[in-house]
Amino acid sequence: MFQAPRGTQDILPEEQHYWSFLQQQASEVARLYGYQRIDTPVFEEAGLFVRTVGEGTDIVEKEMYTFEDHGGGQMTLRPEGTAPVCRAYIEHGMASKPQPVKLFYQAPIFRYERPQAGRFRQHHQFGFEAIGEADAALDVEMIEMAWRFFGLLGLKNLTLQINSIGCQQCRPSYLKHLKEYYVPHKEELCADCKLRMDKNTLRLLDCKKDAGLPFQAGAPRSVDNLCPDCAAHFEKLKAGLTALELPFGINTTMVRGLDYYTRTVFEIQPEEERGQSTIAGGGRYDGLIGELGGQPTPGIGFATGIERIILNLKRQNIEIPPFAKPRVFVVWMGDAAKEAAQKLVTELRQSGIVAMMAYSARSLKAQLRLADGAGCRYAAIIGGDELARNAVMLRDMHTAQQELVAQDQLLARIVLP
RNA sequence: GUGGGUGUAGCCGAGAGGCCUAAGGCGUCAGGUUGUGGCCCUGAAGAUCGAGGGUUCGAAUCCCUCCAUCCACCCCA
Repeated sequence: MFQAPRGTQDILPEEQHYWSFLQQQASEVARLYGYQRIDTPVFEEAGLFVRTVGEGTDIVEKEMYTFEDHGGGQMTLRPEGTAPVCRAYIEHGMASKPQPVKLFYQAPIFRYERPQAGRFRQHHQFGFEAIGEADAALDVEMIEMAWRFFGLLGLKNLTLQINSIGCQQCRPSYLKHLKEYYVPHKEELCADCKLRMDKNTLRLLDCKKDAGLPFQAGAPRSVDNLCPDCAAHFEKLKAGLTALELPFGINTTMVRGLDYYTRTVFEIQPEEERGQSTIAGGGRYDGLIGELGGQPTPGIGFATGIERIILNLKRQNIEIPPFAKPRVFVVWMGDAAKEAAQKLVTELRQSGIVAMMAYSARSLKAQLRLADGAGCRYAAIIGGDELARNAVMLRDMHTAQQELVAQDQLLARIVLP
């Protein structure tokens, strides 16, 4: 038997109302804040991600689905959404549009990871990117937008954490400083951290394994080593969030797993922290467009995992609007009535009424059971008598009242609630 | 990639080497007289007991490998 590949899943009909609801809400948020939809290919040249996400990162090192196509090119299934959007921004000359250019997407994301609850090899993200504006007011708006989105969905007990990890100017000296701090403690660090010292110094900060070590608390913090511009930016961000009364926490050990981030980084997660809990994460990437060969252009964005949102909606027992039920089930008895029934459902559908019928012969009882099971408001029964009079016996499934209705009157009778 | 738990019909789940030609519930289908649903009753279909190998006279039950899933780590959405 074939199974869906590890870490992937079918989105069954019973789940679709969640997806549909989230798409609507995301589109509404995008509309309110002026974001336009963009769709980029499912795969890109591998180099796009290696260059931007960073060679030392887990994503590039061990999680990318990379393959060689028939032309010999190295292609990678999109492991994150920001780099492709930035590639498109450059490729289509969006720098000549009014800035910032605000784009959003819904896209499948592929990472070769070990699956767990809330973590898959193929998952889906909504992402929002605003490119071409460096002011912290945009950072504030973006974080507020993310917060608003979850509020619209009805998710409660979320926490917002922010941090600033500096820019191309101040980061190198900070990293040097950080490394110098850890060198004397090298032997006490875990095996991973010994490697991180050279390859990914920032990550030393949020190592869970070494979190308890006494010298960790005294490690130099990026927020204390910002250049004047970055420091000012961070102050404006905090002031802006405070002015909007967004309850944020500063997490000085939060770094992100992608190299392109600068200055502002943030994450939103449920208070009751379990395993894979982060539902949104993002930050500023002022060097990314330049890294890809465009004119130096600032940008900021975040992405949110759709499967994790649904997981949390379920955990919090939040009701999602179900799809509309069919309006009417046309019940028939006998071949002549069957023909009339098929004609009738066709006409009803042409008028926008959701109508259904049985295709093969079933007892009246069985057909009514089907109507009930499907949640139909009405059953329209056509037997010999009704057929002879061009009528149907219209049964209200809620009240169990029924009356004879001419077939040409049926639409008018059931169209209203 | 590391460590641990789990895997019985579409779903939930009993079952702990021979009483298993595998219980029960949900769901599906058909009936409960002649044209009427939701409750109730009856019946039917549906399982190579995750896959493959092994131990044994005998395996759903024990062992091994693989696959999947869940939890923790790692990382992230």
